[in-house]
Amino acid sequence: MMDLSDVALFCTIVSAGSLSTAGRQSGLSPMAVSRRLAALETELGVRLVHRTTRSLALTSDGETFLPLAQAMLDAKDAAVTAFAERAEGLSGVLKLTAPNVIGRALVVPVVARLMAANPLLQADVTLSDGIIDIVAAGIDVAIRVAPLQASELIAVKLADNPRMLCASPVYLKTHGDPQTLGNLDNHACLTLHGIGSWLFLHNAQQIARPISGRLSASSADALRAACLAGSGLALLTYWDIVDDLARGDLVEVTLQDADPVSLAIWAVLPTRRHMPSRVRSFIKELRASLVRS
Amino acid sequence: MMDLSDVALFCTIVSAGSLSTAGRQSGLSPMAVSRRLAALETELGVRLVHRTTRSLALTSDGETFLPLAQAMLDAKDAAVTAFAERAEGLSGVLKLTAPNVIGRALVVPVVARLMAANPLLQADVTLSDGIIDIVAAGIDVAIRVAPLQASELIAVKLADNPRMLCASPVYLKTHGDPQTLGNLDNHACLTLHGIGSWLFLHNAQQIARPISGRLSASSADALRAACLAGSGLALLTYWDIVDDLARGDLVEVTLQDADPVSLAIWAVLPTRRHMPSRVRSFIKELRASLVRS
DNA sequence: ATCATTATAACAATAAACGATAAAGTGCCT
DNA sequence: AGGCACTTTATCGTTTATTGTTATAATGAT
Repeated sequence: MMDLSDVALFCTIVSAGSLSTAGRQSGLSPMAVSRRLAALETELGVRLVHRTTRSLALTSDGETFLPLAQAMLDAKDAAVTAFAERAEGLSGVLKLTAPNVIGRALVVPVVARLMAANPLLQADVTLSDGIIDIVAAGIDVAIRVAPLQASELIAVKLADNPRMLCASPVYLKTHGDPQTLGNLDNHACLTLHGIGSWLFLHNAQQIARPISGRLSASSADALRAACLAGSGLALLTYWDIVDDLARGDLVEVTLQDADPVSLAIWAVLPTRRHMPSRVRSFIKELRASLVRS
Repeated sequence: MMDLSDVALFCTIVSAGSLSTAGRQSGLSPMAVSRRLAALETELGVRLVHRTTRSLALTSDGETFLPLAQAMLDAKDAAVTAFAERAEGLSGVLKLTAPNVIGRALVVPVVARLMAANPLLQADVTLSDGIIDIVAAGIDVAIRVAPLQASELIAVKLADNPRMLCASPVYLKTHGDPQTLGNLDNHACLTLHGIGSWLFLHNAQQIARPISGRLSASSADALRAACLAGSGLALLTYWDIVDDLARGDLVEVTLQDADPVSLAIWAVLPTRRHMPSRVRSFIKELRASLVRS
């Protein structure tokens, strides 16, 4: 059918710019290179490179074939490295970035588990709430709560991350449970700097409920701390507070007439041909740990 | 190196469940099948199938290799069909879905152009503002303005789609230009049903400006019509009104102290191994037509 | 237990690949 | 313009690998 060594040779020919040098790089005689290329061309039924004795030029067919050839070789490399990684675990450096809170609570434990299971795996974790150019930083995968900004990236949804109205039990005991959107005015609402309203789903329609409170903070982390301290109601995402909910340090407050608008957790990937298996395993593990219990 | 015919043979062996039947299907002698499989196994250095004389069983290595083998064959098929499609154009049925307004204004023209250039190409366009299960519907690509809901999908950002405050020239002549967020109260703001506020970026922070007006509508299309008719200010997305802006039927209204929060246009794809080239071409064309002029 | 079927080992026949030599062609330099 | 250095490829003889045939061990069903 088709020999991948011919395809690989085609790629080296293109990068070398000459059949002979490609042969020298691959340890083949110029004759052999010429024959292999001719075989590949008859196999495909098209002429891939227009060659004179002194210059090589990709034909338009060759141009279309080159990325496909590289995809084929990538698939093959993925296959052979899969076995090496099966034998001795994942390897390489897993470079990822995540928001502070979710990173600490969710991502780092998953990374730790993965590293324990794969002695050859290294990791490079950047926790940041800012937006990072993951292509420029050479990042394998970014975990995001907001959808991605930059183009030429790919986003995969990992799990829902519903926003929840929550408060500490102590606060609710002293101030009572809010029942409706209207009640919110009688409560201490903790907001992010510059956020003047909370988004709710009310009668299947999205509304922005204006919110005012005495305490506002610059990060979700600070907001959560204030909420734990009983300073009032906060609108936080589920995965930020899942541990607090489990311990009973925070409880969810549900309103009769509205639900907070939901968010989601995303994995943002650079558009590479094939994602390394360490990334694939990481996403799989993270997904598994995100099964809402 | 590695022969793809061996890889293909491995797949047929797995589906056939026997070396001999795989040989009969492929027109090879049982001996040849046995040898090729052995060659592939020594090539990979692992045993792919555990075989007795009467039964075959995939080893765990075989299980890991099978999807990779199919990926390799997919890559090869994509390569060979690429030439056929280069010769006689794209083929197959391009199934896509898009929101009503953007679909009419942007997507359908691109589809039409693609079909004119590719006589063998068929298309199946579903314009809908609702959320469609693109996997169940067998859709190749969905164009969305809001980020995707379902998991197990992949999103690619095509272009920014900034929201713009706009109005008809006649309206602005009679009512004047609003200069700041505060001015908005003196203007007729056209809103979607259930939307009580507009999101702005004010001092680098996102705020929800409460909005009230005498006219609200259920769709962006209706809102646009009202805006064209001079009924007031509307917050519409750039690609919904790009033609109106070009003709001068609508003009953008910029505020000194705030900018509307931007949206984006996304292509949502089912997580297939390889996207068909008709989809790749469509996305490329659509991206090209989305270069904001 | 027997039989039919299967996987594979051994060996011969065949086909394909390879290397060396040679020839033709092209760009560069003088 | 012409020679030179280098490259591509054709030819042919040899080597290598692959295929087919026959045969053998093994396994599940009857």
